Amino acid sequence: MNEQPRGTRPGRITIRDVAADAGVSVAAVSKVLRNAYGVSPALRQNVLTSIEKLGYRPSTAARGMRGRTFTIGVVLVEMGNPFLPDVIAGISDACGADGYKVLIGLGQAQLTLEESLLDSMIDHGMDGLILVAPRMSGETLEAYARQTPLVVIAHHEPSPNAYDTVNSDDAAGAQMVVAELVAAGHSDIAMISLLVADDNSQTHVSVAREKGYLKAMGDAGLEPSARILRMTGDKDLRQAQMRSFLSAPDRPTAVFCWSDLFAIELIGLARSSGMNLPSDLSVIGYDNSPPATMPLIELTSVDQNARGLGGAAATALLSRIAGRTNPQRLMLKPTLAHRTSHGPA
Amino acid sequence: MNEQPRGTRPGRITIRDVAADAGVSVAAVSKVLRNAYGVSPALRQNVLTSIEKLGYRPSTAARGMRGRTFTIGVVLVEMGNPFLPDVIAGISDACGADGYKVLIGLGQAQLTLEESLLDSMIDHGMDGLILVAPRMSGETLEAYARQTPLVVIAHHEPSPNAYDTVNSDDAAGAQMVVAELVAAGHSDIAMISLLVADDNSQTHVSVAREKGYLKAMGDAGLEPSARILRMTGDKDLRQAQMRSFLSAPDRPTAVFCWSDLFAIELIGLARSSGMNLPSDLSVIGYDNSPPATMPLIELTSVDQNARGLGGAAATALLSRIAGRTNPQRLMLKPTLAHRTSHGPA
DNA sequence: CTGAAAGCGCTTACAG
DNA sequence: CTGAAAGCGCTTACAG
Repeated sequence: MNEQPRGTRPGRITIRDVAADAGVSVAAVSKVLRNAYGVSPALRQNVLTSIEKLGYRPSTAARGMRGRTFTIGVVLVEMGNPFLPDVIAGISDACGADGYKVLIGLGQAQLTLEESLLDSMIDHGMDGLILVAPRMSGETLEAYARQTPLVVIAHHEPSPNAYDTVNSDDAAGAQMVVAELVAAGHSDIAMISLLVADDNSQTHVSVAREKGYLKAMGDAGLEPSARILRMTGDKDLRQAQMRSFLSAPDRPTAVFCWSDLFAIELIGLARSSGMNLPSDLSVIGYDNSPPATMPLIELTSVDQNARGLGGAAATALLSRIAGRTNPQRLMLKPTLAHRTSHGPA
Repeated sequence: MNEQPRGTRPGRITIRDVAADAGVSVAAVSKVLRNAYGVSPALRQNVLTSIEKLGYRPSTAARGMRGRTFTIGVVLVEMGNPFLPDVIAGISDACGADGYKVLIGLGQAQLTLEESLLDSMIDHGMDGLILVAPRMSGETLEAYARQTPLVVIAHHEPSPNAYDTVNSDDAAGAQMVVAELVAAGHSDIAMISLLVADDNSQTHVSVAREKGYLKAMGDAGLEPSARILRMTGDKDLRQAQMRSFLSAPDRPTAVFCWSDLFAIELIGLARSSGMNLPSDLSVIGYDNSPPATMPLIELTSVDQNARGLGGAAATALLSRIAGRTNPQRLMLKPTLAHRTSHGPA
């Protein structure tokens, strides 16, 4: 539907212009650009001056055809999660230091779109990819990893082959929460988790948190009262589930929510139904996201060090781009941010 | 620090492989790929079959060198704003229909990074760019617009030359809010806005909302009591400002907040200081973002139709890529989402 | 240390 | 309708 030719803009300064201006060969300019071997300081200075003077910027497309693009792609499933900005910031910081640029693709919660995005990024010649909480299968991930350096964040694949995983130690985070509540005198502690429907649910962070919760409850001798309520991603349905949970006769004295989002919702519903928090109910969340610090919320929450996750993933990816092939499974320790949403039993 | 050559992966299927498999020329394959003129249905079918069979995908980098990349770049200043996901969704939908992919860059609130991102996207050969709430000057925008098709969302540039602007009618939104509050019997209505420090503050959406507020107050004969409090972006400082606003003797009966984020914070602070809402204070926000619907918040808020903004911007960009050069200034009508955060005076 | 030449995978006039 | 050839702007062996 659009016929006007575009291609390289007419005015674009190319490596040839720089070479001509500096009175050297195109190859020499390329070497200076890449900090490659065998250029005299004089020539280098010459070229640098011309680059500056002409405002030259290499075409990523052209570079991508033979060398690298100095760009890495980050694929997000959705943008709503408040911990994503910090992950991205961590990635950007670590990449920027090496001259890499970060471009983001959004999966929009559609598996096909997510995969077509990966294809597209590979087609763009990106030097490597970081996926955050992907939903695809382990085989699909392996297949992509054979095509490009790949690192996955927030996805507990037990034994990746051709790619790396970077996770917060979600089980440890859950254990910290239970320990905190037990220390405060609670013995009836429930967990509200996420109902994950797809086939790869076992790799979801919520499952790792559930395991940590169960382990900690067992360790504290509270196994009999341990219970996990998996609630839906649909907001309206979920609020109905929460209301009935709150009004049930066997309501616990404390709740560990797999995410801040759920925890904040629960707090709102509890208060609006006349409950007094934290005296009637202690709530602890996960993510230590900005809304956790809101007045009237003041949510105690596990901080998974989102920035650290991003940084570690970027570092891993860069080393993979540099040639490493053995898979790494990185695990960062979470911490607990104490606020006033929980109290003594 | 990394020496391993990469370039095009060894296994990559190229247009040449497809041509060989289909028994036609490379040029023929290229034409089929682009739906270009002059290919017989038979040849086309042949080529399509081979493409399918070999799993061929054209290299964006190579295409970018001569034609287009079928990729558009979206630059966001930050990711925190809850209305961004819908904007992106709107863009993606509109672009996807035309076979375009969307790649996102994040400015991280640094002007230089923002501009280097634009450079990088242009270097990537992206066919066009959409900027959301950029902070750069009008001249800088014009300069970029000379290099690539450009559309700007949520930025009130009075007379763009080489690019298009797509905005919600922020003044109208503010007027709707005031009208709603006046109808409910309020006459002492303050506005809490954002303190914008940089040189291009006049183009910020908050300023357009302020103008609408002042206009509506004047129209209602409430000019004497109109007042705008511009609060800082720094969270802690802002909360202090809000507290003193709430405890001041001349506290109004209703507040219009320039964003949901501010409104929700204000509600939390008001409640935690013992006020009863909405009887003690009516609050209306702007963005109609997900948190506005939270229990205990139930914030009445202006919906700027984020998805529509994204869609309109994408459509504009596509028509620009197709050759249009006259500037467009699009303005979408907002609507008011009624909830219970405001009541009679 | 320096440069000429081939080639990356496409698209685009241009012939046939 | 079809294809051979040039060229997009780089990088990479390879000579000199």
